[in-house]
Amino acid sequence: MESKKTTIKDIARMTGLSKGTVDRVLHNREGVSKKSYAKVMEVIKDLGYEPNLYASLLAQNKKREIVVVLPGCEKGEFWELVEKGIAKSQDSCSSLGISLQSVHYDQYDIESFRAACKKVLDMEPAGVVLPPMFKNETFVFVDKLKAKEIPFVYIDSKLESDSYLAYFGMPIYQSGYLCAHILTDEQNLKEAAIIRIQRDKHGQSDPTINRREGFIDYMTEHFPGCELHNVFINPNKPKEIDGILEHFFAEHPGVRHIAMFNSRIYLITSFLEKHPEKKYRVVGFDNLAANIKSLKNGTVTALIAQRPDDQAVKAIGALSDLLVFGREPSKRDNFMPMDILTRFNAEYY
Amino acid sequence: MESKKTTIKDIARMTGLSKGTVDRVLHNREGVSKKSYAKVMEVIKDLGYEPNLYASLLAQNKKREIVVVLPGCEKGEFWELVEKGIAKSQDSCSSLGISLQSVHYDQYDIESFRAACKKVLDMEPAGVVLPPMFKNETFVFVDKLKAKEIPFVYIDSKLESDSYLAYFGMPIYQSGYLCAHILTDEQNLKEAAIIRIQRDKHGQSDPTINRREGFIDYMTEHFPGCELHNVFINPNKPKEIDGILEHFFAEHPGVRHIAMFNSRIYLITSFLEKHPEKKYRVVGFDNLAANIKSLKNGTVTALIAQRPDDQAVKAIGALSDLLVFGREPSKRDNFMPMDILTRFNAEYY
DNA sequence: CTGAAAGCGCTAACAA
DNA sequence: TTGTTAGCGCTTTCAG
Repeated sequence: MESKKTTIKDIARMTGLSKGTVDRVLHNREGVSKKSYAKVMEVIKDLGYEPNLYASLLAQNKKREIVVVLPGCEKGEFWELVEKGIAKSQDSCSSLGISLQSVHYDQYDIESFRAACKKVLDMEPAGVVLPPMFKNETFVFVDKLKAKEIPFVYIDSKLESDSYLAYFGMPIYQSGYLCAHILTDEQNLKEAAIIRIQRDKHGQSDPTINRREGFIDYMTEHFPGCELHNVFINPNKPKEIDGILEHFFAEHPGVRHIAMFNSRIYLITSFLEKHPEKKYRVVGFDNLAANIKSLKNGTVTALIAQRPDDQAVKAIGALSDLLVFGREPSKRDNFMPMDILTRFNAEYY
Repeated sequence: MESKKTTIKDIARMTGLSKGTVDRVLHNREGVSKKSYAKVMEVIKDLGYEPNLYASLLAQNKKREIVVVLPGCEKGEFWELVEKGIAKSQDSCSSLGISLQSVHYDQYDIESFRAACKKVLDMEPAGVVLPPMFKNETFVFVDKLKAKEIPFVYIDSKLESDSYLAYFGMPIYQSGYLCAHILTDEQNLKEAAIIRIQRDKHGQSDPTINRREGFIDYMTEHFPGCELHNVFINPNKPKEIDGILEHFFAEHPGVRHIAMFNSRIYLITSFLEKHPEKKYRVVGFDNLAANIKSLKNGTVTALIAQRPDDQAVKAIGALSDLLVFGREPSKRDNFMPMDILTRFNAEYY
């Protein structure tokens, strides 16, 4: 039968000091005699005092702001899943006196990213969450954050440096490795196709490079004889895609295995649906609504998903832990599970 | 630029009423004139008032208790994973003024379960979480809970009735279906083995029955010609297991596919490891440490896991939502994702 | 039906 | 170096 929790009042009474002094030692504030300090510490040990966080928050009555810097996106695109995580975090944040803001930019326009960074710096937030889309610009940005002592957390992928507070994302290389494992299902393959996005990139970092490496390494290790074809499509010219694929697969009738390393496997499902008899084995990434649809109707064999919403939730959580409790994350690099979705388990995610 | 949050004080001022009255309408307490009620409601709408939960909790200064009734277990067994979820919930609960208790019983001893139930009832908890291990006894127990108006949440599996607050668990039938899908990988099969536990059950409900149904249905729908062998082993006589399996597989050399519907696939890995050349395809359930080990070394092909820790976390969350916020769960039956673990993604779970 | 006032546990500004 | 005091936003008596 544990009686009521002990409070600073109890400690004050027990030590013969005042609440004020107890508070001072609790927070390691200066201006406390060694004697008083020791006395308070002892009683704390004895009674097993635990502060009432919310009374503390109430009394502090502080407002802070965390901002998430993200590519803006259309409905159904990858970043929308991250937005969901932000939405989920609103509640717990606001009860901790933290407000959550998103700042968006155009992922294909580096200038818009620069503008977004400037805006964020002007907001003087207490913490920042971001995926490092433009490598060099991100370095510039986080250096400024560091100078202002604003902690930041990477999601989705990370840039090596010692200044980030934490990272939450998929183990990217391994996700490519896993992709190959699922695609081949340990059956020996002679050929496989990798569908790639043809994009002009203006200094963007491309996380799918790592993933592709993982994939290729798996193939080289397990099926060294397997020939990997790269097929390029352009998402901005959707009407051309089917033609490109028809052409490729006509020329390579032996190819029955298809992988794609970004979230846009939905771009090729129109083609796939025209050739059900081919029974292509198709593995893609990320649980976008359009991808899930094709998974369920059997066009896509499997998707590897990475819980982008959880990434956001945890990134924000790491920051609020730091801001409110002063608690550093226990791990800097936090790899999310890679969920394997098939038509028979997709609907439960 | 949003100014500070609006508080009941603001509302009191705006309506010309007192904080007390505002509080009364906020909580639908009786004794408020229609006029005052309407006035307050209007201002609330206008200003978009949101209560400060923690100020409220602070003022209420109430203590409540949630108890989880679970089979006690050895290290490495299934229920230990649930315990982890309970541990995870401790923090958030205690900050909401809720204390969490576990009460254990012997899952093979119905008397111990009865005793546990009695103990729980004597504790007069504010809420209860439990897996329905003994069907009839559970009905008896939850009836008593209902009589005392103590809300309860099922985890792991559920019993049909209208009195449970919520259920968090795997979609059990579908997990069997999924298991068959993974086991066959859409390759036509002639034979497969189902390894089953031979147990004297004393009124225990067996959730694997449903799972087996799902499995069998998948097989009947997709590979009607496939012969399914049942092989029984006894976990209490581990030394016999290898012999039984040797015998069975000697007699059925065509069987290369093995499924098991409970969490104890680790029981057969000793046998499997003796026959790596057979390349058995083996699918089991649950991310026990021993199972994961065999997954990683390639003995087991895949595991289907159900996040038992999350089940506990969410069950407890549903209860605290009710107790603290008065919020009913948005869904009663909550199916957890079925995670497909392979040797290449297991370590990230 | 309503208002006033005390207090939840903690913080912070001001005195001493 | 320490104590006192006035809140933070809300609940809960107790009067009226």
